[in-house]
Amino acid sequence: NQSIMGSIMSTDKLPTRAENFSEWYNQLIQRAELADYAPVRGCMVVRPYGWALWENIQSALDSRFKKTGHVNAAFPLLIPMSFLEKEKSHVEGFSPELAVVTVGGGEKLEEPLVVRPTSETIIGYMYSKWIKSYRDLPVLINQWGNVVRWEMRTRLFLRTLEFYWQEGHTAHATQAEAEAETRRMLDVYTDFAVNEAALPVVPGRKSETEKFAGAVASYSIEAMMGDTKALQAGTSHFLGQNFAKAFEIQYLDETNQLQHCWTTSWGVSTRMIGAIIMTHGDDQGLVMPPRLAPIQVVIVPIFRSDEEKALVMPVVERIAGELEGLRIKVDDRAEVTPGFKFNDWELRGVPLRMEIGPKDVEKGSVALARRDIPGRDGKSFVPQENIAAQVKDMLETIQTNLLQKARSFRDSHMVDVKDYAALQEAVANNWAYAWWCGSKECEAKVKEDTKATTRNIPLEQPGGNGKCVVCGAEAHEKVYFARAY
RNA sequence: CGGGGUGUAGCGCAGUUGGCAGCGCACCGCGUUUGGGACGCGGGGGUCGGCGGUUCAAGUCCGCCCACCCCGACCA
Repeated sequence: NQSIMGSIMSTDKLPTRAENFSEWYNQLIQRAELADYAPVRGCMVVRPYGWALWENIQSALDSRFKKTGHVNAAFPLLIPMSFLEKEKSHVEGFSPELAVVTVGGGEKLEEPLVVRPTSETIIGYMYSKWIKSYRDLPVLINQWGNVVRWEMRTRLFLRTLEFYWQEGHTAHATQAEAEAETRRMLDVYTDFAVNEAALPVVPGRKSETEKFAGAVASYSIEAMMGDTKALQAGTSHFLGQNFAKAFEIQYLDETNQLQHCWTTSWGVSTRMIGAIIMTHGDDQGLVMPPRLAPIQVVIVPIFRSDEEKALVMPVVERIAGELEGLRIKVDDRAEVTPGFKFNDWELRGVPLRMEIGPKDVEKGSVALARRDIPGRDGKSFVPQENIAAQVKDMLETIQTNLLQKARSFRDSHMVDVKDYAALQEAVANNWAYAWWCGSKECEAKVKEDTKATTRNIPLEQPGGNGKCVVCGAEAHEKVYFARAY
């Protein structure tokens, strides 16, 4: 209800994560100016600070895509309705959540157009025109864009009617090559999540019930949020020949035989921003990982008079100049006090704050406050000499520390469960790691009893066999069960 | 779609028995402030969700509609 919202623009403290995690999340996004609600239900406006974060995510991913041989292209937003119907499980999976255009230019359309919920179909159609020979393969295309899915319950960044993402679509001559591509991109996502976003994700294979509509196999990276719930932060799908057959994506091989291609698709969305917020954020607000932070260092000048200002500002400007190459901001607002600025930039998650005042000018020092260590412990005074190197080192330290903190939080909330009672107890506040026979029935029972679903079957397996935690049957894989967003 | 709730200034809310539309924050101006969320004085801002009804008079009473939020089933 609305009374719980509190006064969003005021200087009131955020609700704590322990009090109300979901309210903490919603208010934080708005107060930090990452995003705002649009006039249409379930739609969001990504504000400049949020978009700057997304741009940094995009460039870190995009360079990895380019390094692995992919190129970017753009496919249309509108897709003929009939395209969705060509792949049976695909249409079954997506039809309840389609936005459909039935009128154009004042005329009822001959065939309704759907606003893309994902682009396998339109891209499959185009690939069938472009691919004729084994010499045309592989096709490795990515697109950055937006899609629309008419979700029933929405949350900023995690699940909105429209969201931004990238979707890679590749076509290959052989099954092995397509499977390798699927796994390669999962590795790319894992590398990005761990090394850029400081998210210690678990890469693994989705269960049959959790996999993508139309895929032969789906893989995901799963992240643990600050309330221990799981968030699927990226997916990579092996589509087999399902879409190639539906869209007749065929090529002639070296022996002049007509063959269907093997295709993949993979995506990461603005949901990643939700993962960063809920993994690193604390009761003071956001904590941005330095490598992705829109602002890495904020400099707050401090002075009480025009004389002090004249003393301080030249030093601020000189040091700002020395930090060239880093993403910095000098907060020279005259209308708010330094104390207000400290809280403001902590709310916005800037990893490092530098204070420069008359005492620093006198002593040749600056004050540095680390966002990842709240309070006095995170504050230090360092000499102005060689400031750029010191700042860079500290940003690296913060990046490493965030990953470590997230990893130890995650590890302390993973429980190896041996029996069903232990599983039921564990999933209230943890991820349960257990042997699973792989049956839909056992998965469904856990979901019904506990609301926890299988997250994924981690690529890293202990080996050997065990007994299914639900039914006791022979099991040869371990899986994570968890409540998820 | 089922269950529950809320609509009054940008945000959060009050508005009594039907009788001048208010408060806090935010915003604008001036001044004093500024090393952990400053203060004083002055100001601007309203289709009370919409339509209809009752009444001398409706934010308030009645009817219908709409929107949004929360809880479930679906999902990157």
